Amino acid sequence: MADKQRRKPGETRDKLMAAALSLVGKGRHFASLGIREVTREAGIVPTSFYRHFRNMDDLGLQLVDELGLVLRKMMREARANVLHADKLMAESVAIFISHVEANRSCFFFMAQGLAGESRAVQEGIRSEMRFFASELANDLRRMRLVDHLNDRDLDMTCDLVVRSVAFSLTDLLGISPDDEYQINQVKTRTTRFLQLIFVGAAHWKSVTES
Amino acid sequence: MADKQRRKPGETRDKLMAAALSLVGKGRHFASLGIREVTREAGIVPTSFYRHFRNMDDLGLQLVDELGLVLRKMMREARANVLHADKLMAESVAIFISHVEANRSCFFFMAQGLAGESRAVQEGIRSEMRFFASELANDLRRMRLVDHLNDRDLDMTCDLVVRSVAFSLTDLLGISPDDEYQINQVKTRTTRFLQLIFVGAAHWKSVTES
DNA sequence: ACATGATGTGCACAACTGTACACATGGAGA
DNA sequence: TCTCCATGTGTACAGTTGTGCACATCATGT
Repeated sequence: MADKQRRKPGETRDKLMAAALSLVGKGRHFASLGIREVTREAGIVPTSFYRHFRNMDDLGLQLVDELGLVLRKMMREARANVLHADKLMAESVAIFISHVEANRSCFFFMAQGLAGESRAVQEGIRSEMRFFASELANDLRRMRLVDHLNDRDLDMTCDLVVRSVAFSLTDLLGISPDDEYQINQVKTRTTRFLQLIFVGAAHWKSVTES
Repeated sequence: MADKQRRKPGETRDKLMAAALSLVGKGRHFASLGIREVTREAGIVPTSFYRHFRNMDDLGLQLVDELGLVLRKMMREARANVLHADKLMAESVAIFISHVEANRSCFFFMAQGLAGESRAVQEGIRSEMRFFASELANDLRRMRLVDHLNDRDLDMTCDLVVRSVAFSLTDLLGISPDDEYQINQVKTRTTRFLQLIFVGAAHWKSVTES
């Protein structure tokens, strides 16, 4: 008899977020979703929406947090699995791509939110990216691969890296998740981008200060 | 007496496109616009919309063409005004920024469309960017500044350049159009990105082939 | 055991949406 | 001159939307 009852606290809340994400994953844009549509997808009555969120923007903000978790998980995996410095970039890109495929809807939401209509969501995603870039900078500093760069230049480099990868995201989301060929295409291109950037970083000072 | 009559062919069509662009410029997302909303903004009766467009996606596609014109105009101006190779990037970025400020709504639409919900619009914008990158590659070849790069690597470099600038677009659109300080911030950062990329390009072969 | 508060439901309603249809009007080609 | 056609208007309607309100149901702390 404990079947249709409330199972856990926050369960329907999660169902609502998952529903929104699912619709986004099916190609809809988050900005065009309505409360009724989301609740319908979640199998919930519309008015119940307000028990958890004040409006759609609010739900969007919570989704940004969820995205943050995914990104952190990805970062942890990258730190654990990227061992040899020579294949560092190719491996990182591979991990990124596999996480995108595993959380497609979430990254859809991220790509959309970057130019979305809610300023708050936009700033949230941007802030996640900044955090990611600064963590990357820390890792690189720790690995002592870029000792010749001062902090500001290293931050700039990492910023550019994160942006390039984020842009590849839109490539990735534009192609079918099982088109291995095209995915590999994106992978090698993104890797080359990163290599080009780090070649630039390696010679940076020599050009601007010598 | 020729006042309320039809002035020119395609006039209301332009009014509709301008109205959609204006709404987008005010922070709305294109995907969330409705036919009635756009016609209202244009001062047109809703049913008249169908005389010019089959639906909203159709209007979006026409907007991509308009965006194409703006980009080409920008390219022409850059070609005419970027004279000294040493300030090449700073000047190009400046021209880009001034065009963004002059056509804010249009670039809003572009940024949104990159992860928009119409696959066709998405592909259209992407194609404009590819065109832009290839033109850039041609110019660089003509200026003989990158003779050591083969065609494929030059294309990649230009691709990365265009992407980086496009990403800066989202920075730019996120700040007030008269916040000179922040605009300058974006400008110098973008310029440095490009410099970093070209430093990388300058040393590219030596790393991958030597 | 019982009151309480958090959560989910059903119903209602006014506002808005896309779109179909019949009609008005003016310009261009015969 | 007259006729046709592209363009714009007004009315209409069924479906959808956001959201307020009263009620049902449980989980928990006393």
